Amino acid sequence: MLDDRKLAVLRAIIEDYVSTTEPVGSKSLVDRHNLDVSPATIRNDMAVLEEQGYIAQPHTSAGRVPTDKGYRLFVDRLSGVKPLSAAERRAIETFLAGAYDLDDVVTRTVRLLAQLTRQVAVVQYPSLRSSSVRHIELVPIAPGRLLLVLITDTGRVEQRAVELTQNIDDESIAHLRAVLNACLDGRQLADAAGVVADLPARIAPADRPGAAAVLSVLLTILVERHEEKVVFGGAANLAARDFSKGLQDVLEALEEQVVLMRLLGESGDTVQLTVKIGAENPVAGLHDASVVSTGYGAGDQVLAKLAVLGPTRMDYAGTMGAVRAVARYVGQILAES
Amino acid sequence: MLDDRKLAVLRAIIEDYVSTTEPVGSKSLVDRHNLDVSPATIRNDMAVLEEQGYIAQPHTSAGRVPTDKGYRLFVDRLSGVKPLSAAERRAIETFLAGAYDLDDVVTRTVRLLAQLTRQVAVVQYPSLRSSSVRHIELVPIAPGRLLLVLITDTGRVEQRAVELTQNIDDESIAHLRAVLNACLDGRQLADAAGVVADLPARIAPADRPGAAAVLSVLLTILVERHEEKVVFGGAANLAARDFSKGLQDVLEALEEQVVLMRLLGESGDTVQLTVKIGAENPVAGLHDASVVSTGYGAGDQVLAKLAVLGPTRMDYAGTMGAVRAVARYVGQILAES
DNA sequence: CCTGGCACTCACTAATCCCGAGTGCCAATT
DNA sequence: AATTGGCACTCGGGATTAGTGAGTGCCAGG
Repeated sequence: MLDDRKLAVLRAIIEDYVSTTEPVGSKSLVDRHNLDVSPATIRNDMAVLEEQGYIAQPHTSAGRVPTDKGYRLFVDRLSGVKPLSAAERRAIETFLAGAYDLDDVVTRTVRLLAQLTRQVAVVQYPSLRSSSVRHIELVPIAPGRLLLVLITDTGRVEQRAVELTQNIDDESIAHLRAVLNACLDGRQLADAAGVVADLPARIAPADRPGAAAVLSVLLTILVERHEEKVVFGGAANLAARDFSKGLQDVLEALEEQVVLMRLLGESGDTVQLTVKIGAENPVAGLHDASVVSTGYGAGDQVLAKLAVLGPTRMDYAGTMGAVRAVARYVGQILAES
Repeated sequence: MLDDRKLAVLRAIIEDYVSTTEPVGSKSLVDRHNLDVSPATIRNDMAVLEEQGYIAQPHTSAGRVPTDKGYRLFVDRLSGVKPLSAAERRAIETFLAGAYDLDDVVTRTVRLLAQLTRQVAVVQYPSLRSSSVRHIELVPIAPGRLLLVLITDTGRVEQRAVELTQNIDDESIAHLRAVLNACLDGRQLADAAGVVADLPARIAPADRPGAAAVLSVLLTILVERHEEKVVFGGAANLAARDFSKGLQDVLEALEEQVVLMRLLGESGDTVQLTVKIGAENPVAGLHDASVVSTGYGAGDQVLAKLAVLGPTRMDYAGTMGAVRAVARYVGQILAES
């Protein structure tokens, strides 16, 4: 029903439209790509493609424009993933290697992706879920106030202030710290949360009230879904390409953490690339946008996701290449540190 | 040279222009504000104001528009700072009180300011400069790799990975940790940096090579100007108001840390409000924008700055009110924690 | 199944027109 | 000297019109 030539025509239409932003007609198609048939033939093919919903015309007597369905087919069957050039790969490597911090890794990744694709990049912080407790530190910072610091084996540090109703002396703090580390060190965060409940028994009765405050805060950190932190960058690229209509909608959507989470949530928990096109996106206001996302992490384990967002009319092959490459490198960096 | 009525006219022009975005003419001025004179009189006044450079006309036979100089005069002499409503103040308070983290405070402040003013908010992280060392922690996270964690008395936590060329055993680490804390605890960061140089002498010769790596990283943290971290939010508000022309320029500028720093740098090191109007801004591409900035911190001490950026045609009184109020509340929060 | 031919459509641009808000200036008034 | 009403003039912007050309659909013949 869709023979090879029709597919070729669809591909050609998409390529031209992506690069010119203008509806493409049968004539220009024929001579830009070397299809060895006449425009009239192409017109027939186009009529079929339109009937099937792969392309559409903005007005009668204008060229054709790909539909979401057209892009979908293109991504699924016609387009590969374009590998990055050696220069680009080197750039990624050196840029990411300079990071000294988890924060820094994430920030740099966003910039990198945005720059590479000239679109909007979205990156989620690596999840704490599967990391384990390396060390817990308690530091008095004011009377009746402690700072609880949790260090994980992935090098991530979580901090939280603890308000005490009554003062605890240094000795008790030391004791509490010792107990915490003895019992929780090396445990997965999820497991650790379970163990916390048993701890009061191991603490001197006199200290229990104070300890309770600390433990409850600790529990918050352990349980909290910290993977909910998401950052984005490259908004300026939106303005450059004319996202004419819904620029404001898109910007608004991007500033909502919840929306970003939902976008990334669409991507499966794998290192596979996922592409959501136009109306496939869960978020209204992003119906003119496509999102290329993937999981990343150390090795096979998916710790978080990242994505690139752009107009449906985007260079899918290139974007997918960049997303995949960056995800891999970031994974590598995370595995090392 | 500028009598009271002329000033009143200028004020009226600015008010009308800010609210309508359209050049304002003598007729509409007279009946919207109750100036008890005829349009012709106003026209004479406007001619004078124009001659002096406070207003301009986009084309012959159009109404007048304020110039940067006009806004300047308005801000300096005609406009007060509009206090927030009780509801707004309550909103600020509750919203900021929920923060549990320095990161969180900053993030929330940005959102708050952006929402309150419907413009772009820029907030700098509080400086570490004047805080002091509370605790230093060394945690092995992999062979040949340590995590160095610095906790300050303001509750801020800095972390950095340390690469070791050779392994250090746990005992040496404990020793090093003890030395670090003994010598640096309680010191201002700046002082601490000086002390670090003396530390090798206090460390067992065998451990010195490993310690050197740790110390050099520590020095970086102490010296680094961490106040250079700046975040912004509310970009969607830019698109809403028609920043017609240079939206892309503005977005690009906002995504450059350096630019943000320069913007904030213009503000003096005080809790005074600073207003930069149009071309007064140091950054090209922001010549259609105005920036209202101020320092904030615990008490009188200025730890960092924050700002709101919008079109020159902004509601200065309201924006200034919001900036001042938010800065105060944030200061309060910081002082408490 | 492909192709050339042909009539038709319609978005977009340029040219033109028209209106009215707004101006500057001047002479008369207070 | 300041204010005012009157008046001619300007000119941006919306509305209208006309022209152009890329593009289409369809058909009859190869």
